[in-house]
Amino acid sequence: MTKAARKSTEEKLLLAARRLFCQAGIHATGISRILEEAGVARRSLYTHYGSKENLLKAVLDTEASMWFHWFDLELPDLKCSARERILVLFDLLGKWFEKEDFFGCIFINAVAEHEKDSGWVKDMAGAYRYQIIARLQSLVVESGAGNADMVTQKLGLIIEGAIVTAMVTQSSKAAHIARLAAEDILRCMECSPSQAEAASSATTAAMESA
Amino acid sequence: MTKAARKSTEEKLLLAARRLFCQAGIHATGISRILEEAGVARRSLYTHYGSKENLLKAVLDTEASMWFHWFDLELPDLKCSARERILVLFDLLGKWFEKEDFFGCIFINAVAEHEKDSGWVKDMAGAYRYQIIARLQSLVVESGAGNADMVTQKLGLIIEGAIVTAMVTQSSKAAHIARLAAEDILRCMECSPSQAEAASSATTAAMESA
DNA sequence: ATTAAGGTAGACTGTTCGGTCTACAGTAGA
DNA sequence: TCTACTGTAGACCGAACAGTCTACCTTAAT
Repeated sequence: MTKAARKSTEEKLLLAARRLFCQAGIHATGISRILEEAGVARRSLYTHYGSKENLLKAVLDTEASMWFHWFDLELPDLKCSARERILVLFDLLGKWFEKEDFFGCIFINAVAEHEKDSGWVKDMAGAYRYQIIARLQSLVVESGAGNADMVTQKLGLIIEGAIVTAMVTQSSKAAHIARLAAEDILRCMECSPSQAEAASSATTAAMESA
Repeated sequence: MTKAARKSTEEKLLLAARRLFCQAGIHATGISRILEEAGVARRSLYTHYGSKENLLKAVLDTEASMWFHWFDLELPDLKCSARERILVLFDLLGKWFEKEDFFGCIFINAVAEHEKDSGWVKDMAGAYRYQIIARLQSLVVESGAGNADMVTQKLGLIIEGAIVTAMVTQSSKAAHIARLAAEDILRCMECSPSQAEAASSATTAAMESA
C-alpha cells in the first residue's frame, strides 16, 4: 500500500479463483490450481477463507460489489438521457465480452453447476439478480415508460441472453445484437405502451397440439 | 418392447443422468447417484457407455435429437403462419419451464461448467446451437423478413435469455416475457426493416468514459 | 534483541470419485 | 440342455481432492 500497491494475498486469491472458476468451471478447478495461479501458499488460502466454498462466496460478493459500484457511481456520471444510459449498458456488455478473460457470468455459471432447488448459491444469485433488475428498472422508469415493469423484464432477459450467447459463441457480437433488440423494445414501448398485450393472445390457441 | 414397453437399461440411465446433471450439476453428480436413481447396476453403465464422459455425450445427443425431432416434425404439423409458429415456440418454452424437472438447458449448463476455450463440450454446444439457429432462421425467412439474419439472432438471444432467466428464477414467467419481447422484435421488423441500423449509432459516442 | 504476525513450502490424511473385477442370476434361441 | 447374452450385487483399486499440520522464513513493532 506504500507506493507499489502490490496485490494483497486476498486479492491474488480472489482474482485467480474468479478467472479459473469462470474459465474451467468451479468443481473442475482444484485448490492446487488456484494456489499455483495466485502464487500463494496453501495455508494462506485457509487462514483467509477457511474453505473453497467460502472462497467462492467471496468471489461472488466481490463480483456483485463491482457491478453495483459501476451501476451506482460510474453510470450516473455520464450525463445523458436515461434511454441513452440503458443503451450504453449494452456497449459496456460488449467491452466485457471482448476481454480475453471473459468466460460468462460467474453467477449464472455457479447456478448452472449447483443444486437448483435450494442452497446458498441459488439464494445469492437470486439476490444479485434482484438488485440488478431494480437498478435497471429505475433507469427504465426514469426514461418515462408506462409499463416500466414489463420493459425492465424484457431488457433483463435480453441482457442475460447476451451474456450466455457470448459465453457459448465466444464472440462479442451478442452485445451488438442485444443492443439492437433493446432498441426494438424501447421503440415499441414509446409507440404503443399497451398494444403489446392485446396482440399477444391471437396466436395462443395454435399451441394446443404441441 | 412387447406390450409393457418397459424402459431399457440405456433409457433408464439416460433419463436419470439427464435429470441429475441438470438438477445438481454434472461434476457434482457422482456415478453412484445416477445408478441409484436409474436402478441399474454399476457394470451396466460401463458396458453401455464406457465412462461418465460418454454418458454425458449420449445425454447431449439425445437432448439434441429430441429438439430437432420436435422442430422438424411436430412444429410443421400445426398449419399456421410462420410468424405464428415462431411465437408458438415461446409457448412451448413456457410448457418446458413449467415442468417440475426443468433445471435449465443441459447444453448451456454443460458449457458453464467445462473449459471454455476448447474441448468437445464447447464444440457440441456450438454445433447444437448452430442447428437450432438454422431452423429458427428458416422460420424467420418464411415469415418474410428482410433482414432475416439479424431478426434470427435477436430471437435466438431472447430464447437463450428466457432459458437462463427461467433457470435462475425457477419461474415460467420468462417464457411469457420472451414472447412479448419477440413480438416487439417482429413488429419492428415489419414496420422498419432497415431503420434499426440507422438509429443505433447515435448514442455510441457516450460510452467512451466507461 | 525479542516477539508476534503473516507469509512460504510441502508432506500428510481421510474421503470420495471414476472405473474395474469377480461371482452369479435370469432368459431366450440353437 | 447347453450356451450366450444381458443384467445385478458389491468388493475393490488407484487417483485426486479438500483440508490439516509441521517447520521455517521475513518483517516490523515493542
